[in-house]
Amino acid sequence: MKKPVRVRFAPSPTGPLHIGGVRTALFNYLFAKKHNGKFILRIEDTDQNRYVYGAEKYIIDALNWCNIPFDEGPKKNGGYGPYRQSERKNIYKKHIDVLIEKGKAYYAFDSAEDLDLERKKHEEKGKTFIYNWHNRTKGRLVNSLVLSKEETKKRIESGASYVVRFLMPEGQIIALNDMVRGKMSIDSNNLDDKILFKSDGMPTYHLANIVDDHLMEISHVIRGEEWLPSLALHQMLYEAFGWDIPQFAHLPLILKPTGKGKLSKRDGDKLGFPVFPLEWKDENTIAQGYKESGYLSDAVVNFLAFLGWNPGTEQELFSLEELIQSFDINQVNKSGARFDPEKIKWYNHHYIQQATNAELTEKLIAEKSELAALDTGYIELVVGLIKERAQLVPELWQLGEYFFKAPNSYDEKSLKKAWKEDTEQLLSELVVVLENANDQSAITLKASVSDWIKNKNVGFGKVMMPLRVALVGSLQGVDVFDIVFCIGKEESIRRINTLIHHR
RNA sequence: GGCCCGUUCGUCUAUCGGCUAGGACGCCAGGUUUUCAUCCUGGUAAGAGGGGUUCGAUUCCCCUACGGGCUACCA
Repeated sequence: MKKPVRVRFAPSPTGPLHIGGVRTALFNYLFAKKHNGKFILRIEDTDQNRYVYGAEKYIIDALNWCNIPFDEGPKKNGGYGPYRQSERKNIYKKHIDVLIEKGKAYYAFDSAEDLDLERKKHEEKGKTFIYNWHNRTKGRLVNSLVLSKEETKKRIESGASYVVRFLMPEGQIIALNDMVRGKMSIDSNNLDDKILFKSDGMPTYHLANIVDDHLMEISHVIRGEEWLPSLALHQMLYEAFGWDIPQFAHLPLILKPTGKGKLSKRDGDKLGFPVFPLEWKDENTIAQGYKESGYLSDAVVNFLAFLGWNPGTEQELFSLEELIQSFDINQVNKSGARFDPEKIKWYNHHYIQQATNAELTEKLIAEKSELAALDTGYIELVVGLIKERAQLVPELWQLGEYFFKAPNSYDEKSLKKAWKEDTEQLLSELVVVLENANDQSAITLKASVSDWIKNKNVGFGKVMMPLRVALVGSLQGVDVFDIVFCIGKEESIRRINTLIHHR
């Protein structure tokens, strides 16, 4: 009987959730849903210094926007709570005591300054300071391994500052397994006696993580590759406690579009694309969000799913439901993936075409408050005409401005191309034609004008190009007769006359 | 520096020893739209280098190079 699938996404509330974090959450979600399991959100707030107010709410909002809600988490108890590590302090204390009792961990009294100094000295000699078997009992370091039981007890009772370190075994080859990378092995001699319990009474990530994953019965740990170096330690911890080890999968990192290193917050500012799902504001920064920039969550999710994974077929467009069906952790790539802002735009263009005019109009109005005063039905009509040329939601407005107001200037190049000697005469006649035209639809309008042009025996362009410039201000935009139909004959004629007078 | 992971078109990737190396984004060209964009068609472009193993290596092994991560009383 296989254990039920339970996975967790465990971010630290140190700021807005990065797009890479969203990808990790997404893969956890897909894996959980694929296997009828539970997706758990755990807030890892063991570092009080880095705690940022509002970050937890942001994380939850971001997950909800992406349509990947968690099954258990803060305010959503599934019987494994609390889901904030700061509320589980007593649990960690109990477990660290067990480890000390078992002789798997020990007290250390070295100050942070002493250790820094030690590190510096080693560095000067071109060596690396590692707190482990080769120096923990060699005299320079002060811990319960070298101190007598009584002395240790006395120090602790007198209120001396201490941490608890893991007693990393010496000379062991640790065999590791990862669902995406396969088998690996690590020599324990290279590992250090990691601090598990800090002097402020809080556990470090390593302890809290293992204890919680065990207690919450996490079956699969799916996390970023930055945790791969900690895998050996974590496995040793499970063994020290005598617990079953979950399955691990380390996801490849998301890299900068160009240059070196992993994608960071700054890249977005520099290259002009968001690196956060939602906008984030605090006293000194404002970070762009995908939502506010006009991306649809389906597009973001589809794009993110393909960063480090693919189904092995040639299909690239996937709904969330299809992603769940097709997702396979064994198909996850090993190497880091560069973030491509162009491709996510392409996805967005696709999903804009899929969305209904009403949905798009709603999003547009949400971002552009001045549109709320206008007739929604008219905006929907315009959105329907304009959407095939929009990559981002706000472009629905920018590319269709001429549906709402007359051009206030004319593009010189367009004017030069469109305006010929007989243009003024033709436009004057066109005004008359339009006055009498059948404006039941764009098609009837077109028929009326086409007939006149044919009878006149002039080129279509001679009329259509200046007409377009009059309506739009440049040689751009949707079908001319769609524009005439939408803004109406009267407004069209007004714009034509404005252009004639402008000349 | 040490430890670990990785390496196919510019980018995301397919290939699980038989390859004329496939798709997508981007780019270029043509067509449609008497505009622009969309759309359609076509094109461009790749298995880091060197050794093995094998009848045969992009695929397996080793070395080198390069890239990435970690190396905190941060996660």
